Amino acid sequence: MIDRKNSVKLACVDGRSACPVACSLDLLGDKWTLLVVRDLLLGKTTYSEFQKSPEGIPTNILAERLKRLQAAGILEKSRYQERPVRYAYRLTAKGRDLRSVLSAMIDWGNKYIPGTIPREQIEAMVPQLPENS
Amino acid sequence: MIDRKNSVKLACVDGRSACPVACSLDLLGDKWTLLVVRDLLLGKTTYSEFQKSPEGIPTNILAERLKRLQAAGILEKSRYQERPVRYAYRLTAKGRDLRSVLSAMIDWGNKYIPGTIPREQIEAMVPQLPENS
DNA sequence: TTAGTTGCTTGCATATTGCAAGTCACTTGA
DNA sequence: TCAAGTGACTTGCAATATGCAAGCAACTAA
Repeated sequence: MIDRKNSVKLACVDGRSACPVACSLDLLGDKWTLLVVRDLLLGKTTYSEFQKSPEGIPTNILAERLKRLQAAGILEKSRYQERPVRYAYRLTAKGRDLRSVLSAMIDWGNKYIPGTIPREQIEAMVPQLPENS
Repeated sequence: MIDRKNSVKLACVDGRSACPVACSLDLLGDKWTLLVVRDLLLGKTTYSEFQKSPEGIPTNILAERLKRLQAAGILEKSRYQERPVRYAYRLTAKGRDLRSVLSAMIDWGNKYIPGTIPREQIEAMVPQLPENS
């Protein structure tokens, strides 16, 4: 007996379809996940820095998102200090490559949502983003 | 008596902050909205066509999203036929400009989510997308 | 010794999703 | 003419996710 479901779509583990947009949204499609990625791209690395962002992410959601992003290989968690223990979160290459998505959102937001802070001002805050890599 | 709240941030009506990413996510940050935009970019125009997409969007959510996107000026609704009434949804310039966001997601998905259908195959389905405008 | 910081977890109310079914105005086929 | 669709939704309700407040453990600094 052949399992049709498995033979028809193996793509995008547990995704809704094999569409790269749908699969990306399965992971990133909510109000908070990409904001965490944004903060990481801006050079923030600690839990408390993410909390301090102006959007005010609830702490339970932040904790859950960090776990999910780590499980998805988008970021890595490391202790950067024992006594007292302190953790740093950093993007992997997979996470850094989301920059193009965020970049497109910045341009779209700047063009169509009045009052959003312009890309140049954002780039001025970034450690070493401007270069294309 | 001065209202500090209003004087400090007028940006991004009702948004969580003035960040273009946060403001974009206020509108687009969920699992379904960008899939509807994707379908529109692929040339789909009717309610039932959106429903037929492989992700299987629930009808109540589809109806709600279409209203929100229309209210946000991302798409326009028009009757293309009286008796029986039939509606067509089409992207505005604002909506079409989301192509760059979707495009970045396609590239990211293709690169990091195995089994997602490749951009060339998607472009082959599109009416007149390939050109840069 | 007391207060403060970091990185969380827990509880609970509210909001959003997802599924199924129903509705209304038609059209099409028998 | 009458039953069975079809397109575009709406409604009800259970399941899941979000948002807020509080709590907590392990430290540090005063």
